[in-house]
Amino acid sequence: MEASIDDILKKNQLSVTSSRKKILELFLVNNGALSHGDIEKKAASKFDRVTVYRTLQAFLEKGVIHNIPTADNSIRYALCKDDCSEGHHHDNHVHFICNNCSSTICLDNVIIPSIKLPKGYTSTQVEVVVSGVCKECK
Amino acid sequence: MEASIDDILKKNQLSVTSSRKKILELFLVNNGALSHGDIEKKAASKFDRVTVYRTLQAFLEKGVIHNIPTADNSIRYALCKDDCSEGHHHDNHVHFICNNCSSTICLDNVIIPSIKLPKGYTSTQVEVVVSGVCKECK
DNA sequence: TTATTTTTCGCAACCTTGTTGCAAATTATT
DNA sequence: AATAATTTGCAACAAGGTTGCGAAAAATAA
Repeated sequence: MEASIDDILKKNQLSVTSSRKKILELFLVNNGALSHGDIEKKAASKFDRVTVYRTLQAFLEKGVIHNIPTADNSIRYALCKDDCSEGHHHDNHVHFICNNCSSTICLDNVIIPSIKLPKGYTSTQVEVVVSGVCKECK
Repeated sequence: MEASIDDILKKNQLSVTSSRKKILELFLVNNGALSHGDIEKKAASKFDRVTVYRTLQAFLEKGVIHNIPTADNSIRYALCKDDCSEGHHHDNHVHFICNNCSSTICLDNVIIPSIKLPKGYTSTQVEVVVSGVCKECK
């Protein structure tokens, strides 16, 4: 397990440091989305606040994580699937936010139906955020 | 025109003040979404920053405006259509963000297709944010 | 392995964004 | 016009996020 974390970092041209390993591990263990606050709570005792910000930014730039738009505009990040990395995020997946436990989940298998826009509009990306009750809380 | 602004405020049980009139007017003139920053830039010389916040909050509570989730998590507000007001926003419309001019538009006429969630998930709200190029910029 | 270069970290300081309490001013009500 | 109820602006604060820079840690070269 240790090795695979290092590999992910190297594959994305990120130098391997203890803070990056730790934060990446948090994403792998917690298989939902994390807010900056979540990460700070779980790892901030070990790292500076600024380091967490910079690490997330580096992960974003390299396509390791992506951010999720939420109705309350709190920023959340989630791991990208493998095909995310090469510059162009495929990003066309559904995000689900549970109103009860407020966990955020990427539903990669849910297909987004095509949306018919009015004349003159061109779409390059579609973000769908569904809120409701997740299967753990039902 | 002046009269109609007053009417909208009264209809929504908001006392008519100069700041509310001015901010509501901004939304009416600018028929897209506005961020708090936009409003501050356009009206802050006249009003205190806090007043803008409280006005937007009041508008939100009364259902005059609603907020829009964006990919970069900047908060944007847009006027609600008439059927928004009664507590339950209908909210099921598509928001479009132009990558070029970065204006945000409510596409009220675009129908959101129903999305099939995995077993165990219940949906109460679906937000769709499409980004691309708007008809002005194409 | 050691030396050198490059990158990252942590600290402090700062900026932006948003909130709260309270007295003064403005609206609504009578 | 007088009173009651809201709203405003100020100041002060809190949270969230950024920047510069020397110290520390990684990566690279020798």
